[in-house]
Amino acid sequence: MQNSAQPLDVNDRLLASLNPQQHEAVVTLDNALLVLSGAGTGKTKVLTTKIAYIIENGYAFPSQILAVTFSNRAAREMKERLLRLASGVGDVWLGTFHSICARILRSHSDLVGISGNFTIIDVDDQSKVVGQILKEINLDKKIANGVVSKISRWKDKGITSDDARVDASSLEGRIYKIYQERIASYDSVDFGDLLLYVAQIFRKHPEVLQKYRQKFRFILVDEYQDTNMSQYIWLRMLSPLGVGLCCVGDDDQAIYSWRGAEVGNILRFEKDFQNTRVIRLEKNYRSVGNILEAASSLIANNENRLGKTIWTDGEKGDKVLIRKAYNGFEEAKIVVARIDDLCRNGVPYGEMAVLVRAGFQTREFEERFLADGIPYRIIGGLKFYDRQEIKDIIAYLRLIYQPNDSLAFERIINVPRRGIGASAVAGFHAHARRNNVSLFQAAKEIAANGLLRPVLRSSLQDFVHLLESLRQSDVGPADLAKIILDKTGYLKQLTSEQTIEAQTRVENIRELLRALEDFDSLGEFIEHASLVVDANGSSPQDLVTIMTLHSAKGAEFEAVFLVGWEEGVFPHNLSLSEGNIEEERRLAYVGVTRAKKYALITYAVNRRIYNQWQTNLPSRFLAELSSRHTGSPLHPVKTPIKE
DNA sequence: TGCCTCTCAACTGAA
DNA sequence: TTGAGAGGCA
Repeated sequence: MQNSAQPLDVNDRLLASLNPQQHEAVVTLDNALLVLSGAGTGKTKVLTTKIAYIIENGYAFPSQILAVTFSNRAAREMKERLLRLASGVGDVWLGTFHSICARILRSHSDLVGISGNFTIIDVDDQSKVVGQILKEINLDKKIANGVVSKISRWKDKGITSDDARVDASSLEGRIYKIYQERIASYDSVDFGDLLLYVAQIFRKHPEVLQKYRQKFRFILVDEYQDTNMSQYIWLRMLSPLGVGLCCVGDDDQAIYSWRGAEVGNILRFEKDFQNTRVIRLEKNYRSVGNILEAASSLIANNENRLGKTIWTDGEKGDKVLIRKAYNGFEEAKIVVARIDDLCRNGVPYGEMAVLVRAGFQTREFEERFLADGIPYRIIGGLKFYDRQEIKDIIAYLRLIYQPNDSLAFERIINVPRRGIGASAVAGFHAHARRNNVSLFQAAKEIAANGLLRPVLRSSLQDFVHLLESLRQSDVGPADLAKIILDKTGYLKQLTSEQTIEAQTRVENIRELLRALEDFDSLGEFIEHASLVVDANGSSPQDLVTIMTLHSAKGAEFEAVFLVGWEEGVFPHNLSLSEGNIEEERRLAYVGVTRAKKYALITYAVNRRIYNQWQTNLPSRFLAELSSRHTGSPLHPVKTPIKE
């Protein structure tokens, strides 16, 4: 029997299908390596092959490799592909920045004064906390979202609330401080904190940092162009010299400046680390010539770029189609007609995607698809874990897991209705503040000795007893949820409603219960729910995908429908007023380059936004696509439009 | 005091 | 179209 574990054989197998640049990127291990990887040039292949190469050749154990991505989807895909390439890859630290940081923070949370079972709060909760604070100082809650994003921007830059760069006399600066103390008292952290706390631990406890530096022999970073300052600081601490560091990115696909990403990080790479290698991947394996060149002509209008020319030696293929619609309704019909067309030509639904600029645009397509019987799925939009009933149940679980989680308490204290309204909750707040205890503790104390109306008092006591008994019990997360649904009457109330909406909610809850079965501990589940927002994983079914351009990054389809290319919609008004047209253009570039063979761009002359009809000009990006590669109105869809 | 209904304003992108 | 807040009723 031949021993296939011989290094040479292994490398033959791993490296055989790589082009020279990819090959070089995989085997370069000593330098700080930047791989500038254009759309569709095989960067995931490089990353996964590199990890397999390191493992199979014994340069490091799997557990000594850290691979960071931005989205859960990217992490999942990498994991799947890795499993096919090498064994033992389960021990690789592979995940999003946030999940990796959560993992590190769990082990060292005492060093920053929070408990090991801290909860991770989302933007919603952040707004609630800031809203509370605003109310306390008699200001309008309406500005809460603005303050939250200001605080988040500070965090993205690595600026903590006591940093000198925060103007402590400004409103936002003051709120930042209070906010930070408040959520710490809830044993909660927000997304930004995950990075900040870990950086803080690394800074103040060199021995901990040293441990991780030694541990991670190789660090691979996906989508480096979208790292923010805080992530950059974190990375530099782990790999100060860049030895064993490999960052992959494409400045033309930087689309997250709004959440603090700094393209500067990728542009500065060569200066940051000595002995840097930069490898460009420019050969595209995804799209046909016309699509690629149309995309290139578009992105060439950006001035701020490193500059890359992606090319293909494949066929020229179809041109990019551009169609004008009278309104959004007709636009959806055009897309459906084209879907039918392609379907007849053997393109499966699963290989088609409608890419929208903003979430609200999905509705029109959803309705049309339902009416015309086109099977579809929506990615993004209202996420599973964002649904009211799911958040309610999770809030119960959070409160069981972490009694200090006052946000969870407030969410469910009167859900389902148990007669404990706003004024009672205000009383809890006052008591909690006075005695420096959590809301739950305050409620418990008030139930025990407060002057409450008997009805209120007994329902409050029931609530407290239920939660305390559940905290003592040792049943699994799924059973815990079942008990809650039963004892609180939550499910009963829903089923008695007899509406379609309530019916879907019940189904969602069933789905949640099913998901809960996969977890042994409550903590594990809660972390999953806060970090992995998209519960709808890769579905094997044959469905047309509807999603935003942002979530499309990294995906690819035979056919892509780029809709709503109008001034104000795309480029979006808010981006225009921010003067961020180049980022919108990169978003368009990302969109076009998702298509392997077919791309259709549509725009509507009239569009109803909320209740008003407005007339928009065609997007400027349409004129920027080279006409040699587009089949604008001359090239209509052959199929008659369905009525 | 809590709950229900009506009115009015908002609304990019995501871990 | 939806969600939050105000105001009126039980």
